[in-house]
Amino acid sequence: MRMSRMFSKTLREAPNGADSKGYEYLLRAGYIRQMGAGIFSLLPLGFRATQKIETIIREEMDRIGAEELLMPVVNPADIWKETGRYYSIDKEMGRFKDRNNRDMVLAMTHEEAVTDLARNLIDSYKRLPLLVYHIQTKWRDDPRPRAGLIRVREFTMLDSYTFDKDYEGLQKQYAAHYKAYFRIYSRCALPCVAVAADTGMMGGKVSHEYMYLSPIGEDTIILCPECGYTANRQVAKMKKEYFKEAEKPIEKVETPEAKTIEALAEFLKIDPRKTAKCVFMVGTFINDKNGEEEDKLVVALVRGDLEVEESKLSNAIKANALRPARPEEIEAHSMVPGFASPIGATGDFITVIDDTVAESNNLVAGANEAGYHYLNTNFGRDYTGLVADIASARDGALCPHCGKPLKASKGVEIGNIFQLGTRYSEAMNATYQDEEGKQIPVVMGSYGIGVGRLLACLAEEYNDEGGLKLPISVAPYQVHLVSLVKDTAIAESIYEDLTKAGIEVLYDDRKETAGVKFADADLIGAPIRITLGNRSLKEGKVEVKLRSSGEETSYLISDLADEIKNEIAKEMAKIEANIVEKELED
RNA sequence: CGGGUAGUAGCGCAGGGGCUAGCGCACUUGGUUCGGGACCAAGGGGUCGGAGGUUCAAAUCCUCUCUGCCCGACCA
Repeated sequence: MRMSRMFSKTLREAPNGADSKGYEYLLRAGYIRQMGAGIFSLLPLGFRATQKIETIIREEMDRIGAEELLMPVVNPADIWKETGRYYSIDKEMGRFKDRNNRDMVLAMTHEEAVTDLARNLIDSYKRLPLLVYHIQTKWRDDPRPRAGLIRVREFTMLDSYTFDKDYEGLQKQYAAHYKAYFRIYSRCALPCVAVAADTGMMGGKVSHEYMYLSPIGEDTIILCPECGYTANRQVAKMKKEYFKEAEKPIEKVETPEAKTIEALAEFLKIDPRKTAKCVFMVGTFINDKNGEEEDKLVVALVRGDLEVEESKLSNAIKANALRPARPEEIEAHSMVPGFASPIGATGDFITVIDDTVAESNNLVAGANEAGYHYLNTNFGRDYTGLVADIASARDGALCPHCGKPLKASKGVEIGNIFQLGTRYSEAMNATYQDEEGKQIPVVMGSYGIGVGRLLACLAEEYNDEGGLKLPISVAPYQVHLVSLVKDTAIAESIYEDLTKAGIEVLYDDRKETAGVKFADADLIGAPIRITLGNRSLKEGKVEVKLRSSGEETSYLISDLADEIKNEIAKEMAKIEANIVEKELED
């Protein structure tokens, strides 16, 4: 490609709002342009990069025996009503009516669409297992798009779906994806970890997320440096200690102004771990069948030194949404914020108790009277409720497997795999006939990778003061040819030779000064830069510089195509030498 | 949806009731330069986000509204 003809322009200054380096350079180098909040165009450079990522994805999906298809972005709402997600998903789903006033949705994922196909196509156990995928546009009306391509509303996603006759089959396909995803990311040279994850709106049981660890990430990952345990904080477990002792009689004490656990522990001169912290939320429960909503107060109890993990709480009570409760909602149940506990509360509400509280004795809890707490409260005797793990694992908490301290790290979710089971096949009646002639729901899995987000993470990982330096497997062009001599004939013939040899060349044929051309080459970041200048031309040579290492050599123009092919092969070999082959452990 | 912040040329910004709305970069033309974002000269480009109002006079003050960004809620 000639730069003089390229539908793109580099920017000297970062547009306002480009807060991370990766985003700034994608904009400045002319890979992407923003159109609205969370809506971006991929300019030719960005498009070429994502096409390369998609090619890698296709090759790896093919390796595990997948077939590519293409499902529509626009779905009739009917199938989403069948699974209930038409009701349980709120404003995040794009909805409209067609000319005949029928409800339509913009698919944010394709479980419904693919299950609709499956129930028609799958009849017998003999047709299973199956594995299909597509790479397609999604619209998710995220409440807060941010950080460029990291969190957008319209994006391209690889999503694949598996169909099996049983969980054993699903396990195999899941394990194949687990491994294939590591190959995909490592072929893009993006470092990542797989973590145990929440299933969220997808439903299902087992799920892993692939995380690019970076401070720009929004998820918090809990890792054990000792034994390798990794999980999203939303589901991360930790080793908990209980304080078991003989139950003592409950006793009301005056605790003026002790509205927080810290103040309370200070006032009573006790360890915060001897207290029960009461957190109030309001859960929204949506009826899958008709979309009716119901709000209920949720009282969550954790030991004083711990925090409530909202995802765990939400999962424990199967709420569709959870928000902090307002004081009047708490008071309506005869509880006093700051001095609250379920003891003596009135009305209909849900109590969820972390096992640290349920399994410990004689904890201090609120007396529901301003200025008073109870000593020696005990679960079972003084109050009851649902016992679940709802406490948040944090940096320094103990590993559930080996007991060593855990580390917390920020991460960007670049992929997610789910064992759905029969959540969708049952709802949509996608069954197969088994050997005995019985109709059995198909066991499903679903798997996804955000292509644009992957590019954004790569831009974040691979940059320096000069701009981007994407790995050769995903860089839009392999070679950037910079000509500094007036006579264009030699550069033109080099460009032609390299292109004919199958090399992807971005040729700077503009009438610009050397500084401008070098700066743009650095910004765009092709892995190999060829400089045609008077210095080495005297000897019939050009200079070759690697963007990643800065390493420089020179080659005779007569040998150039072969030498460059060799350089490309070397760069590719570096990536291939580091392909991650990681098996799923259970 | 709450809190904050900002919309003035393609990008970055200044101007905050008064004559033709500026600056840097980018762009056009001519010339000189020519291996790390050159120089000189001459140019082109704006309904000051939108609507309504106040005023002799509005980019500037007021009201409403739209949009972007940041924090939170939220999120595969």
